[in-house]
Amino acid sequence: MLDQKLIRENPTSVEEILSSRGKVYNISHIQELTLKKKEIDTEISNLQSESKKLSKLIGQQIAKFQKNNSQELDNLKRKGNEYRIRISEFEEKQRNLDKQIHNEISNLPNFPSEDAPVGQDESNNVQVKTWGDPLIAENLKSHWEIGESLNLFESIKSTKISKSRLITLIGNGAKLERALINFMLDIHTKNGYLELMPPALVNSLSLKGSGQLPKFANESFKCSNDDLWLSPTAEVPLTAFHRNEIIDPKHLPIKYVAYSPCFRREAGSYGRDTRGLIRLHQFNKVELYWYCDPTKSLEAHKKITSDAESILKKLNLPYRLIDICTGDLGFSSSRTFDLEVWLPSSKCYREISSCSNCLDFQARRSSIRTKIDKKNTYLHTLNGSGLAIGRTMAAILENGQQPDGSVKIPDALVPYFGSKFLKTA
RNA sequence: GGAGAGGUGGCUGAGUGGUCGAAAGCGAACGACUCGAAAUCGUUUAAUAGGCAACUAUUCGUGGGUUCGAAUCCCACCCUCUCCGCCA
Repeated sequence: MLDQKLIRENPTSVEEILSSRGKVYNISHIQELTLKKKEIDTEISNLQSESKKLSKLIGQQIAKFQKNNSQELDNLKRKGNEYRIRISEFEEKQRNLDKQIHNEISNLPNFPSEDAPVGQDESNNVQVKTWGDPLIAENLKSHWEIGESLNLFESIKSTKISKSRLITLIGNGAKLERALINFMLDIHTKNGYLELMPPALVNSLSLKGSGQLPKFANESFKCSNDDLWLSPTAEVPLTAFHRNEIIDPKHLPIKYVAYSPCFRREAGSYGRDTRGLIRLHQFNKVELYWYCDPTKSLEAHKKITSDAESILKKLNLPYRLIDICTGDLGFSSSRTFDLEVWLPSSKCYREISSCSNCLDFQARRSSIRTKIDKKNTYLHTLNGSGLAIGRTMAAILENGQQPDGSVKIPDALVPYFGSKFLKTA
């Protein structure tokens, strides 16, 4: 959420900054509403002040004369009643305005960082660096072909259980998933992250707090009988964990790592990535999350990204780092570095982690603050996948495939998986 | 799911219509005493909002309502605890 005061006082610069996302934003309407609301706020405060004085007077009179029915008292009470009516009229206006303002502001995305490359869409994203040598060869199998021949996962039967885009991991496939989760959690906790295992069901306040609602209701699965949704990413519960808190600056930065299943409707992606592990309604992810001092989030962003990168390096998976351009930034993010892993079968890099600095956007939505010079200040939040498990498995299968049909397990993962090669059972 | 109890300031805990933003205790800060510390004594100590110099308003789980006036009364909801039932 953007700062109301900024919108009220400097709407043109707000519009200008937002427009770098490649869309036109008209703030003037919200500005009008906030100005009107401010007038009403002071009006109400004045009326309340007078009405309070009057009530006090009435109380004193009653105490003094030990009676509460006299002509004079009746007059005072009648006057108080008038105050009450007027105040409640203003309060109704205030409520309506508040609701409108809130609705409109919650639909505005975060300010893109000045450092983010300017551009319309993903074609303007900037490749910052690559790591490792991409495997290029003929006759490479896709990970779903490998998965089938080694019997690692299954999607046809899974439609019986639920529907398409949901898979069942089998045998070594399930074991590899488990190994990856443990591997990543171990590395991150050794690096100073505190592990959380949050609920996968989250309420709508939590989704609003991190920016998934109100705009993206269509992207998540909703439970019909309760105000609960299947969390699309651990970023949601991790943001909500400290909602409405003022965090002592000496505790910052707070660094969490959380494994969680993630659920996404993938509306509008029919026909894309229909096979394999790339795009599923349910997938596992290890997520990194920072609450940090607002003056330090730039460094934190680099750190969280390199923490995510460290997993790819340890697994020896070639990847590249992409600086997301202003037009391609997610709703809550001001700057995002994507890590894309090399998938040899499709001869391209695919997103496996997204590391974002949300500045105070989520903190304001969720009211999470810290003290700076004794003043309450919204802190900054950052999130990054460290990593998406299913896509990591896909990358391991494709990059580790051997001529004899087996798959080499990255050395660092062997202690977790239990053997050096993945073969037919 | 049934029956009951309860949600008050950093914490414990009073307060059931009127100078209550809230007693008391603990904790914390400062001062005195002390070579220093402990103990003791004294003073101070909620948050938020407003172009915020000590002014005004709001806040006693949340949202409504009654009243001139609500922590206190009424309604709805949320949460916690105990017992029973059910279940991993």
